[in-house]
Amino acid sequence: MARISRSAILQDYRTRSLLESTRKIIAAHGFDAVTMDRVAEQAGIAKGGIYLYFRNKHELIVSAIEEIASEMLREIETRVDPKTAPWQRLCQLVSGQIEVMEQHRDLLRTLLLDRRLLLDRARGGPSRRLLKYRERHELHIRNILEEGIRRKIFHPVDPAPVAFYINEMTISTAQRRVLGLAPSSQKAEAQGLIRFLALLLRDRHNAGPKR
Amino acid sequence: MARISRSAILQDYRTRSLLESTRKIIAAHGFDAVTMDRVAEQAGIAKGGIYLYFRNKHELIVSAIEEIASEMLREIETRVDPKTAPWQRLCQLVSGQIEVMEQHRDLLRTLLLDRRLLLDRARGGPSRRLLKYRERHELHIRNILEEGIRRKIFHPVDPAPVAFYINEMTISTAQRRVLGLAPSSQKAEAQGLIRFLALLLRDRHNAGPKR
Amino acid sequence: MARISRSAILQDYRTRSLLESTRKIIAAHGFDAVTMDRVAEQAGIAKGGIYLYFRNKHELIVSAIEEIASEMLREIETRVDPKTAPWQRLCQLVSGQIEVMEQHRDLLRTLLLDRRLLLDRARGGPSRRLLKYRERHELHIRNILEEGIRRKIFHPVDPAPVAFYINEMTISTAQRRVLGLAPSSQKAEAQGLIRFLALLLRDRHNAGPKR
Amino acid sequence: MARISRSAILQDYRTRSLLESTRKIIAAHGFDAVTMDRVAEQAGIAKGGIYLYFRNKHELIVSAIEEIASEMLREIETRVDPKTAPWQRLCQLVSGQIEVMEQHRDLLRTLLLDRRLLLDRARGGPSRRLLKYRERHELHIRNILEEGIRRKIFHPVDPAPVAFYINEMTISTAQRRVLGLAPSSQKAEAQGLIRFLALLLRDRHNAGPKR
DNA sequence: GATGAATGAGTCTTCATTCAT
DNA sequence: GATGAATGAAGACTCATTCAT
Repeated sequence: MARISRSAILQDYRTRSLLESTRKIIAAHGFDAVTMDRVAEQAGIAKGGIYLYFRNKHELIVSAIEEIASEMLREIETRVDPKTAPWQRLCQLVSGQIEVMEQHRDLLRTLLLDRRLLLDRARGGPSRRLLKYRERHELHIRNILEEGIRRKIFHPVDPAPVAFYINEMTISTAQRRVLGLAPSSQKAEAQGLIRFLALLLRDRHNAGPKR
Repeated sequence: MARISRSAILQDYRTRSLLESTRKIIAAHGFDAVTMDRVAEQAGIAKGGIYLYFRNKHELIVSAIEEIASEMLREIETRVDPKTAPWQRLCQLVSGQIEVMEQHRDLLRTLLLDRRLLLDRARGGPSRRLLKYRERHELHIRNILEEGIRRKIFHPVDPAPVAFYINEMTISTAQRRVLGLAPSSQKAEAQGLIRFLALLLRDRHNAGPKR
Repeated sequence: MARISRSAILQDYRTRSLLESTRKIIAAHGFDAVTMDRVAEQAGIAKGGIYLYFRNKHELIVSAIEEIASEMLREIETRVDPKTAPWQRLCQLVSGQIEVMEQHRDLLRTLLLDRRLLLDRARGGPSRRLLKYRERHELHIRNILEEGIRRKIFHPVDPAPVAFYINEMTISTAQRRVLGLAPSSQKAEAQGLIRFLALLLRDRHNAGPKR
Repeated sequence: MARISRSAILQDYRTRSLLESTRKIIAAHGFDAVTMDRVAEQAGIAKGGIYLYFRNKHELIVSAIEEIASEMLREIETRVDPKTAPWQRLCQLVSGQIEVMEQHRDLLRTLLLDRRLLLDRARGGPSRRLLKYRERHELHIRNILEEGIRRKIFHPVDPAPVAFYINEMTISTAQRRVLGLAPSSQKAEAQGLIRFLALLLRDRHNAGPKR
């Protein structure tokens, strides 16, 4: 059993190493720079060896992105304290998302500029996997909205589209930063977005930042 | 003069034909499917002939995109009646944008999923050309906002970031449609977005669709 | 007749212009940089027009080289005073050749590094035309040698091979200069070569430069 | 070890095969006939395979030439018996050089007519590698000259330029042969050159061939 | 005569995937 | 299981020559 376990650990290590290398290349030079040669070299594995862990290049890339998406979502959710009120949670979520995206700015730059994986023409549908993360995040926002509305803390907006818009605006904000087109600091941008949401969801008179 | 004119017309025809072919390929199969061979074939021209009209593949693609971007902007602006009030104009702009983007859905699918041209690492900067269109459109929104605020029709929001958000939400809405992920009809989506904007900019009590 | 003459002048002008442009390109960038497009542009003639004056690219290049070869030979011969003694004439010839080659250093660099025209595989033999110039020059040297030998001014060497060697050494000297590999000044190099020839042809005791 | 050794042998075989194929093409049709396709076909390898052994076409060609240059130099030096007197050694060197160049006549034809590799405009300087061989050979001649002069066997000439001239004359002799322009047999040509050198370096009275 | 648009064969190079060892 | 050499299809770009105008 020890032997099995050892080989399992090795498997795991190799897999992680490949995914990590793939992400590094994507972050540094974009998807098209991901060649099996480069990944293998970065990961210290023989080129042919990649195929022992991933069916093909596409699987490798999708897995690499999926893993980081999952991790980023986890990081964001960590920043939300479920014991606080809906508005606070929303603020934590939005600024957390901006922060986390900023932390992975190099990778995000590619991911936001090159969303081809979301469509995945031709292929059966492994791309839908990536959409799940977006949906889960949107649902999180929506739950907060619904609670806020139920508890009369938020104005009674339609939660589904508003959740969608909030997410999109947050992503757009991060994208602008990551492209170097943002007019102000990360903190200021997050504050601006939150102020915008306050206008929308809360009383106009106490619309200022309440975080 | 007839001769000059005839050859000029031919030149023009070839150029249009190449740009059109390029766009068709982009729309159908994405940027990476644009090969000089394919474009030439589509345009009914010899491969080498493309280089009589465009310096290289990159120029061809940027020109093709630039032309359609310019045209779409023009189409959108046509739908805005400058003699109407700011809120009406904003509504016309937003739903016009969604409509026009919908009309070019195939091309837009690629354009929204593959924004690499916006960054264009390495190259001197011809990519910045494409950002101009976005900026011009955002400015249009901003002008409407400013007039509305000045005339006390809109709540006093900060026009620059709000213009940015409005544009981004509109684009996100169109993108969701174009990917086939939209939950409702184009008209309903536009209405939803407009209602959202009404919440933000206008009195809560008459926030309904006013178009 | 005026009209015929005028067109003849134009013909001549165009031809010269084309040959000159061709040489400029060869001098600056080598034979492979000679494209019909570039030549036409340099000469201010339409590309197709070249074919009115030269059968094809090869003819153009050979003619351009032939003309300059002829001119250089003429220039060299100008520097030789037929009224002087054989040794003086030989000195004038050798240093004249080095000087003239130096004057056309850019063109010579290509010509000496890229002698493919001399072989002209495949083609019937238009290349032999270029060899004529070399032969004529060698004959000039040989005539001087023969006179010097007849008049007991030179040691009795076999004039044919020695003429060949003298020419080759002179060319080698010029080539080394043109490649930037020469250890000393043009004048010093010429003197060195002449001293070498003096050793060979004249009494060892008065072997110094006598020019 | 068997495995390592076997693959190493294969590697070596492939490399040699590629270099040999390259040389064959150069010899038969000149540098410009060297296309990766042709080399691959000649070597019985897939086109892409070449890039496993050489970074690019230029490297392939330079390596092919370098190898043969090195080998020719070795062959020439083999023919020189270091235990003999300077004059004998010089004779062996010169006629050995002519012989060896004659043996590789087809390749030499291209190499002598197309010396572009020696300049290699644009590139960083890998071309200088090829000049080393020429320098080494010249130095060999020079050493013989110096010894002969020191031992009063040769007239006291300046060894550096004379070594240069001797080498150039030998090359010119070989070139003339290889182009089919030589007036007599290889042996006679070598004898002629040696006689010429005797005139220069030795007493005029016993200037005949002494080999 | 003159033009220059059009052709299309030819070239180097990259890279996902396979498979013998 | 692991390796990495080998494959071969694909793609951007060049340029001599032709020919309709």
